[in-house]
Amino acid sequence: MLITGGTAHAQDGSAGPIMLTTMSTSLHHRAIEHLGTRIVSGALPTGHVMLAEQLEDELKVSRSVVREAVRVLQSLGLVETIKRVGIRVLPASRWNPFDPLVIRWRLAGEGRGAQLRSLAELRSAVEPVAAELAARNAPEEIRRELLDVSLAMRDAGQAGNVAEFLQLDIQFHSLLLTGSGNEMFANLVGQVAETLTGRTVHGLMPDHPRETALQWHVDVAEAIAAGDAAAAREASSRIMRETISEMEAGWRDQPRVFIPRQQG
Amino acid sequence: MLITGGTAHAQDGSAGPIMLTTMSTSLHHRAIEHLGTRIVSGALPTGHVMLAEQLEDELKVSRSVVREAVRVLQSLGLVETIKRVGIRVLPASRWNPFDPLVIRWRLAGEGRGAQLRSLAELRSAVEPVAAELAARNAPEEIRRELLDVSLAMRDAGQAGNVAEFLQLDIQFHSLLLTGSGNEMFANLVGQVAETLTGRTVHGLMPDHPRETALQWHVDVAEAIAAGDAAAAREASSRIMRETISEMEAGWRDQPRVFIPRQQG
DNA sequence: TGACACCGATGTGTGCTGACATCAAAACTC
DNA sequence: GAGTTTTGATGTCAGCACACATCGGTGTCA
Repeated sequence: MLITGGTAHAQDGSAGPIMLTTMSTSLHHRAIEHLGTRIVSGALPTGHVMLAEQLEDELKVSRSVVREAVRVLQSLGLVETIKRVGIRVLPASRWNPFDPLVIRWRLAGEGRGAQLRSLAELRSAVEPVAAELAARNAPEEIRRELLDVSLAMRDAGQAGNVAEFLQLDIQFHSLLLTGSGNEMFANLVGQVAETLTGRTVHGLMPDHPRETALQWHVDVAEAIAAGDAAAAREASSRIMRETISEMEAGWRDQPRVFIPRQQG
Repeated sequence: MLITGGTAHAQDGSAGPIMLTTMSTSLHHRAIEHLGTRIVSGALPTGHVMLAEQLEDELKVSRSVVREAVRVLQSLGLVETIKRVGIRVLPASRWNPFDPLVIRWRLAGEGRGAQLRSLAELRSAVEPVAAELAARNAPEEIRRELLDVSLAMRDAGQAGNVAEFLQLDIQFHSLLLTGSGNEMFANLVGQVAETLTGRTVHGLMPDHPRETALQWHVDVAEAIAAGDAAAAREASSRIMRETISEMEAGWRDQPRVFIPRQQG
């Protein structure tokens, strides 16, 4: 495809030479974002085949950028490249559901409900165990901080200060996960924060959290401070049960899939 | 920076305990593998800076290959690229601990013990919840299959048939996770299989699994078949407790880290 | 004389392009 | 229908232009 001489880096748009750059992210990231969101949203359905050249044209970027973006999407399980065929969109069962990018894209689109359910269920599984581990292993400083935050949460909750409560809630659960000393648990902090903010933003959160729920957070912190693993687990379980039942309405209509994760 | 010297492309020639591989022999994959293993193993320490040109030379590949590989490693949180500086190795707290590649590399090297502990703890958190969900939601076919497999496990266990037991064990837990209808749980199948084989290969598995443990698997399957979520959870919890206590010795000396997840 | 600010040189990632290699699907020949 | 050739896509390579962070030199001011 000879492209005639003109400026190769034609930054379309009328305005002249400047204005590019600092457009937030690199071309590479923008390409990943563009393709990722369209695949996860379903705009590019499973089995859809694209050509690298077509993507260059569509995204107005060069081969390098397209190729590097496709490589990353490939490592996320979103696409595969086949010689003589092109770049094929893979079924959702091949996506890596733990990748932050994939989670973000799903939360931004159709799959939001199902994604929130998955995260909430994962949280409900992990947090009680994290509380147990924290009670056994967490350093003194984290135990103390957990106590402080839980008490502050109670105050903010009783005062109906939603914004501060959310911030403390996130901090509490982050400390809990970090304090477990399990790096996989600790890495869920971001996703947990996402579900908590999601709950608040979507009005699933009562203005005044139930008094008992507030006390449970204090119970968790006190049990961890005291090194009582069983109590920490039990109190955390109660929080999780409450949380799930609060949010359940948001995804009741979402279908579940029972397809084994394919390949590796 | 003396590096290499020896075999640059040293593909573990020894008996690879893990079966995947298939060695796609793509230059791109080899570059990822080469750098990934060396970073995760600690051969390239945190903060170490490499130059793209140096990597081309070291791996004997062109710019494109190096750049695409670095992009992928960047998306895994293993490295960052800085203009005018080079490609810098990031601390382990930035790695994505859920990525299959990272997990595989850690299992293959120093971090094996810590990785197995993380996976086992994650499993112990997830499986009881998965059992609960399966009891509520799994399709009839999976419930039936779970029952069949659990009975076959009991037979193989009593007969001391280790190889067959392992295979059935993996199948059982895969069915359980898949049957939960939670895509994140289902995606842990591969990692669970890894821990199970690891346990067997490293002799942490008794030749004749305890009779009670075998029965617990049947209990889980029967509870799921009957739709009894609480019983399924309880029986699964028992299995997890037993499993953890069996394997615990393998990682008792591994240090825990309490660093909050970084980046975003 | 010394400390600080400015500014250009330098080096390295980022992005673009043309060319060739490779390989598998599709078309073709026998 | 089986084997062979053609075709068309990704895979790989090499060179260039550009953006920009860092470094070091130079000038100014105290």
